[in-house]
Amino acid sequence: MLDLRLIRERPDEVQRALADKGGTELIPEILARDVERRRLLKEVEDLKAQRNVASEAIGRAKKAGQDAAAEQARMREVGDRIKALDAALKAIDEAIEALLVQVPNVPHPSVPPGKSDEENVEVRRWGTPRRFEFKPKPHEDVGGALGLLDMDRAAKLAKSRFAVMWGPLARLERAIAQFMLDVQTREHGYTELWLPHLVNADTMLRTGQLPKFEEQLFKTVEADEGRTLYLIPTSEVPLSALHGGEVLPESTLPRKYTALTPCYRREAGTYGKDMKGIFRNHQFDKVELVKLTTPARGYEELESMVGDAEDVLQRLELPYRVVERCAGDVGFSAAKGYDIEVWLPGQDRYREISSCSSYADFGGRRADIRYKPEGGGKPDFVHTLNGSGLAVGRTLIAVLENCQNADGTVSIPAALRPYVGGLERLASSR
RNA sequence: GGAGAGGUGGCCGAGUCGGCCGAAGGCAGCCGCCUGCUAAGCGGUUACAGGGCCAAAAGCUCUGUCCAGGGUUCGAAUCCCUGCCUCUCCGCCA
Repeated sequence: MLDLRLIRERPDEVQRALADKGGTELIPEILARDVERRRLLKEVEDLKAQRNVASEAIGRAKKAGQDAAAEQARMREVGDRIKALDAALKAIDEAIEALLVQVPNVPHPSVPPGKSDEENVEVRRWGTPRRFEFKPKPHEDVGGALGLLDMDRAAKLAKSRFAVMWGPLARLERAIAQFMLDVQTREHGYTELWLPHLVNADTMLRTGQLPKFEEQLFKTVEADEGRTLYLIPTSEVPLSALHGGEVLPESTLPRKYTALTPCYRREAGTYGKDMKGIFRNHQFDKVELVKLTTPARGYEELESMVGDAEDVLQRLELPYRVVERCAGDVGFSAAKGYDIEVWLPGQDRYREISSCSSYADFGGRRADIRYKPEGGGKPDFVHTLNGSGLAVGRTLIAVLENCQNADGTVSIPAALRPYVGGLERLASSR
């Protein structure tokens, strides 16, 4: 959520910054409502001040044994008026809020211009895609041929876009997750958290998932008809709402959190897209990275977060490239962001495996997370950042495709072997 | 699931039969003073949000905030209702 004051004081600047992202049409209406709101606020506050003075006088009069009935009657009318104005004010506040949450974040000045992902800018490449002496297969074929990736039974158990993994493949999935957590906690200083996988509507609102992305969420019905809980689409949700409503001492920043959770997504509107295998499933594991930091360090923390994610791929020796998203593709809440795309020989192209974004103060304001500056002074909103470090399922895909052998087996990257009991290759177990 | 108790400022804790309570007192923090050092002592000070005045900052002023949302009342931290959360006891249970 943008700062209303920013829109009020520098509307032209905001409009210009949002040229590629949209939402500019909302600005004039917000401004109009804001003027109306302040007019109402002034009126009702003046009445309240009047009432406070009068009530005090009534109290004194009564104590002195005098009659104050006339004044009380007058104040009863003022009270009714206040009640009506308060209701009007509440309505207008809600209207402004509803508009404000539709306005996307303004991109950082360094973000390249552009409307769509076609105008994203490649920043660097790492590693060289391997040259195969045979035609590399897509991961669903590699895993399927080994009898380890079982999409049919998953569909029977649930529906399409779910997976069952057998034996060593299941273990490899677990190994990759453990490996990533170890890298992020031991090497990069993130604190690991274990989190709820179901969260309430308030948490979804704080993190901007609701109301905008409701159709992407699985929601549950509680037995006692209690409040609706939603399955998290990423652990970014509980992780970034964790400190909602808090004021953190600056000395404790930056906070660096990581968590391994399953992610549940409806994938509505993606029919026919990436239907094969586990590339785009309703359930997948992800190791998430979240940082809370001061505005001053916000953008250097973004760079280092990208590095933290890249490190995992380097240790696994998987080729990738880093792409900076242009203004039109940077995402609703983000001010700046990078995608890391891993090379998938089965698809013969780079595909997203991590996305790292800075929300600047946009997310902090919406979630209401502030910090208390070291030398005193007013609390200010933190910068929030998040990134995948990495998506486990997609990493598994990358291993299956990049490390496949002519005989159908898959060599397990050296870094993962300690996590699979020294196993060197995936072979058919049936 | 049953029965009770409770949610006050950074923390502890007081708030009489509703009125001068943004809230006593203590602790902690900050600024001075004092003091060979330390400790103690003395004085002052320390919440957040929003609005108005002001070119702006400073400053002044108003409104709101004692878990949240409603209600009663001229007036609510104090009374009533609902929700959320915490604690104790019993039962059940992975």
